Amino acid sequence: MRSEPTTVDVVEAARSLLGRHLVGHGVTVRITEVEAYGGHLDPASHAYTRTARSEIMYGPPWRLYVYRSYGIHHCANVVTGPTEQGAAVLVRSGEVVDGHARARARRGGVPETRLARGPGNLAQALGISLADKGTDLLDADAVVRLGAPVVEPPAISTGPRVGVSKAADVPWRLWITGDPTVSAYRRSPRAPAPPR
DNA sequence: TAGGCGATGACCT
DNA sequence: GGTCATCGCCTAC
Repeated sequence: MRSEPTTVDVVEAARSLLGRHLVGHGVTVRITEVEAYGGHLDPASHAYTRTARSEIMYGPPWRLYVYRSYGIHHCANVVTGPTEQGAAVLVRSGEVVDGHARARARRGGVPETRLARGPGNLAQALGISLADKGTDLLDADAVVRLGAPVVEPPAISTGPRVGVSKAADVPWRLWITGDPTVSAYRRSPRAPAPPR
């Protein structure tokens, strides 16, 4: 299928991130939920229009793209490449596996399953801010980095993406089946009504 | 330079 | 289940 090479790549990358560890400022999470964004071909992606903010998504893969949403929350994305396509994967949720005390201190004593549930909360638990934008996630010395690739892929479910107002019906949200840390699906209030 | 909007989350009813 | 807080970024003028 030559029409959508980017989409296949980024979804495959998203799949490979599930179950993988992500380390941020002394806290380690196991990624349980992600969303794929197809770059300049995807109207829901920040990289759909190429600007100074999204420029980093057009760069080399495995870099961290951080943006602020609603003026409050930070969201962490993994640029998956290939270069010049602007594809990235939003890390939505994770299970804290190390650094609980630090994560809890940042999150303020919420229940265990909510420590890194939702993209804003995950970034907060990991201490990720705009200052971390551009970090090379494969650099073993970086304060934010990815763990080793997953050897045995977990059971994965897919569905429509959360909170996006465009292309909301593309099933590019992926999560580990049955994981309690996966956030609830909520459609964007701005998204058009779903097709029947 | 100003106005509008967003890949959210917490709290209230 | 619904509403609101809050600010950086993009777009239009």
